[in-house]
Amino acid sequence: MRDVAALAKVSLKTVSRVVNGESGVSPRLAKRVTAASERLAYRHNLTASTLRRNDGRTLTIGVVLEDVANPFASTLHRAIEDVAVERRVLVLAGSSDEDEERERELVSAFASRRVDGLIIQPSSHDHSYLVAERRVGTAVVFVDRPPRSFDADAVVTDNVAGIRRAVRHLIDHGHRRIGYLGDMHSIATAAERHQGYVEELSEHRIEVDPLVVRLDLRGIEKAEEAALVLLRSSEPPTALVTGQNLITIGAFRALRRMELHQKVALVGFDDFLLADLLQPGITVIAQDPAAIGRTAAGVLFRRLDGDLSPAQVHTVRTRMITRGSGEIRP
Amino acid sequence: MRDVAALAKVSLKTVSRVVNGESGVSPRLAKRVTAASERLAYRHNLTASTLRRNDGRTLTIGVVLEDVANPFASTLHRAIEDVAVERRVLVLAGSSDEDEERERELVSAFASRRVDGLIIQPSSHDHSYLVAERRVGTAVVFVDRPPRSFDADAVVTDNVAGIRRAVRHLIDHGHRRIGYLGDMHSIATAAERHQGYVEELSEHRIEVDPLVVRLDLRGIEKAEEAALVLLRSSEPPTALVTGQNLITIGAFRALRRMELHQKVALVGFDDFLLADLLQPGITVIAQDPAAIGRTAAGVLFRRLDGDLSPAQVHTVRTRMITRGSGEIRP
DNA sequence: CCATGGTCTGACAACGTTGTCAATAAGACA
DNA sequence: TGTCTTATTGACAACGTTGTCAGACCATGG
Repeated sequence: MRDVAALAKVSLKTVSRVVNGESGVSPRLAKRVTAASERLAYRHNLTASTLRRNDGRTLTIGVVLEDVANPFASTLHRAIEDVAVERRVLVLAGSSDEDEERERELVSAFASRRVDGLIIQPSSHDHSYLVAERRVGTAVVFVDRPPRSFDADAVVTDNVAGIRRAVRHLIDHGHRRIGYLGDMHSIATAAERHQGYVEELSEHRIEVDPLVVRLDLRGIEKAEEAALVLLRSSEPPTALVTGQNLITIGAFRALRRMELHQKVALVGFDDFLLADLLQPGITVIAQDPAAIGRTAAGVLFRRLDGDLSPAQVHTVRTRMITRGSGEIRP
Repeated sequence: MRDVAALAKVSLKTVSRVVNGESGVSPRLAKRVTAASERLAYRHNLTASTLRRNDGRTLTIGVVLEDVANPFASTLHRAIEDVAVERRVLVLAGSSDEDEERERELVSAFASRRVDGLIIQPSSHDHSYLVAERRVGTAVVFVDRPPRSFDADAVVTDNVAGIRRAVRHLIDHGHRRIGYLGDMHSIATAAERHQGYVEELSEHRIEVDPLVVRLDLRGIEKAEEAALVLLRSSEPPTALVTGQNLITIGAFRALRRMELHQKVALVGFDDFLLADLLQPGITVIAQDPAAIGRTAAGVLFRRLDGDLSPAQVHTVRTRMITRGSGEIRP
């Protein structure tokens, strides 16, 4: 910037004004300055600018995801980016791998770089460590799961309603013995989904039989094994509800292995690529990660714009996509 | 930092020394400083630190991907992150959507924030605009596709060898009339893959019949239509090679629609989730985006560590995964 | 006792910007 | 013509850090 000022024969401050598009610079000088900065290939240093500015905004936000490569997370990421782009804000992203410590390390690394806001898909069970961040003006929004021991905005899927919808759909198709395969119960969303299953059955006065419920399943293999156990039991379910992506795939594999995929109904929570190309197509309760991301980014920027209203939990609806597997009758 | 110094009754510089773990501070003072910074919840400001430091490193790199939500790109992203994490480097990621201008905007936004390095999955056809970045010491590595009009490291898949392998596999299974469905020919990788198809056929003295080749296909629908045209022609191919993910899916849909999925062979380039669950499972030439990302990040950091050797194109091998669709005989 | 060398410590400037405020020039008005 | 505005412009300090260098202190050895 000093070089540009020298070349254009103006003061530093004038260059600064031109670079920031401030008014009150004569067109003649402005032209000289732009010419000079072009000639020197001058690049504005946003970090130095942020340091000096009063608002201290870095035009950068940090996003902590479970894994940036996971389809749900990366769709979220993209949606956040799309909102951020309009404000010339860039996104720092990191993967926590469901590890509390890693989550805190990422937040700390983001904080060192003075991000304006944080969007967190939480792994940890205690978010009180974030009070320090918020005190210095960093906005915080949670996605996918609500925070614990910390009051902040959150954008989550309506898990209970989604699973209830799935169960109702199966009941409407004549099923009474409906199995449930769920993820780690320690994960808030997994617990909610299981709860939805219990609630809907109860409402229809169908007893919840623990023999057809398997929880704490992690990954395709575990789910496949668990499904096989259920299907081979003396009183197998006529339909399965699965609480997560990989579990759905595992369950489907089990059905295929036992040649039951055209006989036992299956409704999965969370859509996945190619679910429509399997035989039968998999009926799912689709979440809307893009909507979650958009909403979260929207809330974040509203906070940064000074919105001081009480923190709120925003719920994003699910959508049932019928493709065949959920419409099989007993 | 000033407050910490005041509370610990030491100078600014001593606090700086403790924060940076520099040697030469008596344990007594160091303890006082850590206690003070803890009490005040002090957070080191990395941007200010970068500004002052001699090396000017921000411990941040920028990654331009086609779309952070695309599975190939997000796997790449994750692999880069994993390498960066070990150096306490954070990753800024952005989506170019194959738009040259957007790519340049992202690079410019990264440059304003003084990233130490850039990893670019290129969309544009002229990368000479990057000379300015490199002059100020920013390392640049390309992934997936090589740069144009700019000399820099690149990490790419061995497209030609991969497709040749696919074609050879089909020939080995008795096919002579092999169709090809490819992506936009303007994309370097797509052109290479098509070239691989031509080369391998020529080597086996099989004439390339333009009637069974369709290029410039974008997306599942277009691919499906194109495949239908080929399959309905008077002399349909007995096998198909597809040059990209979505095209493979489109082709499979077409085969299914015509009930030919157990009769016409299919080998796709690029693996995709669930390819194993379709019937038949889809034989693919799998790329290794994680290896590409790891390699690219490795090269980038080596450059940042001062490696001045000539720029190089690193090739990452493909792997054929046989699942059934490619082993159908005519 | 003094010179020597090593270990700690802090004062100060500087990194690349922008906020503040004062100075200058140019036009408007009586 | 002189005074008052208004529009431009620049000097300077400051943002939160770290590099440089000099000073204070202590123990050692002659």
